[in-house]
Amino acid sequence: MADTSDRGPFQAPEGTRDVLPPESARWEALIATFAGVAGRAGYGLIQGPMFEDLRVFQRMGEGTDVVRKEMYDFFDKSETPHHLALRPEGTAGVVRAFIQHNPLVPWKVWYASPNFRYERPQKGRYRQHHQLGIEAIGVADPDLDVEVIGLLHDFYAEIGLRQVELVINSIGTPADRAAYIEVLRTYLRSRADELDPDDRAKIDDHPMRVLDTKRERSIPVAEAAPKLIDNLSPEAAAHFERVQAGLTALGIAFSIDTRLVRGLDYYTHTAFEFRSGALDAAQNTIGGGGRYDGLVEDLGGKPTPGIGFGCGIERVLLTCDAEGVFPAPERAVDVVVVDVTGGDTARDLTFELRRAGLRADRFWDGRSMKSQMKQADRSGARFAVLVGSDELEAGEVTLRDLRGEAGQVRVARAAVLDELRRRLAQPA
RNA sequence: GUGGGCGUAGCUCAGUUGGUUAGAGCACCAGGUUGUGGUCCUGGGGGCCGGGGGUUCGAAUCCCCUCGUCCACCCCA
Repeated sequence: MADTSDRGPFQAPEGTRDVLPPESARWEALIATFAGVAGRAGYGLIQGPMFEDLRVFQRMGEGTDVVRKEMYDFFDKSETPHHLALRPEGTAGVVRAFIQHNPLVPWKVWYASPNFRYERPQKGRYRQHHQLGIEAIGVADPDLDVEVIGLLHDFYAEIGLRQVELVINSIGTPADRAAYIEVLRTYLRSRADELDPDDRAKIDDHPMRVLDTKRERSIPVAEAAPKLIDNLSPEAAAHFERVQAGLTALGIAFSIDTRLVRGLDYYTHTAFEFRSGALDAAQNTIGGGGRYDGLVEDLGGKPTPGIGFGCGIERVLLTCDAEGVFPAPERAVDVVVVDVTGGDTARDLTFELRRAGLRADRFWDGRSMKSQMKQADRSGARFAVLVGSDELEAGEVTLRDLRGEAGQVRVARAAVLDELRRRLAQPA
């Protein structure tokens, strides 16, 4: 067991980081924006456990790296220990909750929560990363696919991102998918010696992953592979047509990429991904999802369709930086109380103002007026209420405008709230 | 898991061919006569030079190990 004494002070574990003020104000704003988009569409917040029975996540696909080598799994301390794992993605736990509580459908929820994957961190990729997401369970209607994709699209638009591209594909019904995998596997085996060895190794477990390979050598083979989209059942083809028509009707541009298969095994029908042109290609996916009509059943529920997406907060904020949009909002109080008479007024007046709905702060440790004024300036507050011995004796305070040209005036202590309200109602 | 770059103050970084008590800017604190910020001046606090071991009279500097970090591969948000 490694001792911390050889590492100096404790620090956040590898691949994790602290999000502190003022940066965290940006997180608050981003989540609030997302909550607004989802809430206006009738989605409610779901707060679930950050860990689940390992088997909940194994349904994502035994062949995926997320399950095979990136899971933070552990045993708890019970007499018959439970094999648990930290949530590596959002969908499986939501589906588990759906099955457990059996809510009325359509069940539409959103979340903002951390995911955990044991992998080497790099740009835009963390061991603890955070996703915004929605899941809509119980409806097979392709117009729901359009809604879900449209909400993510509108979210990106609302935060100001411009260089966002939507790519879609259809993976068909579970039966289409199963049949296609056999066709694909046969094809890939016939050209196995032309594939990069890393891709060749996927033929047995995970043949669809060869399609979106980035390895030069394999790309011609992947491009020439039989396309699932050409072999869809009439039902799946109609579904996909309806989705495309819906996106077009809403004015949402998209392209079809027949090699788009998402990382997790449970997707059926519509798969989609939003990519940013402002990020390097290595990590340019800023959100993605798809339909998972077999997953509820896989997890022990009744056959129930579902669709959702996940959108990485860290990566979206990187994209915002790259595009120069969505700055951290200013976080300043309206008024600060500068008290050099011992602190009674600072203590009492800040609470009086806060209870009246104003944003108010004060300073500590009986600092000098000069020091408190410096802090007042730094705080960004628009007004300062000054209390010295003169004001205290007269039952007044000095109200000073820190930003405009208005200067300062003496007002009765009892009138300061009304006076502040009056002035705050006017633009700075 | 593999490969490469980088670790000096809260932040950004200097630190000569190894040579005294390790520096700057910004930030922070206190003063600049006795009640007022944003400019200026003066002063101040703050560093296991990532950690351990080695070479040397002497190591921030050279060597080894280790930890961390960043980036790439893999994979993904």
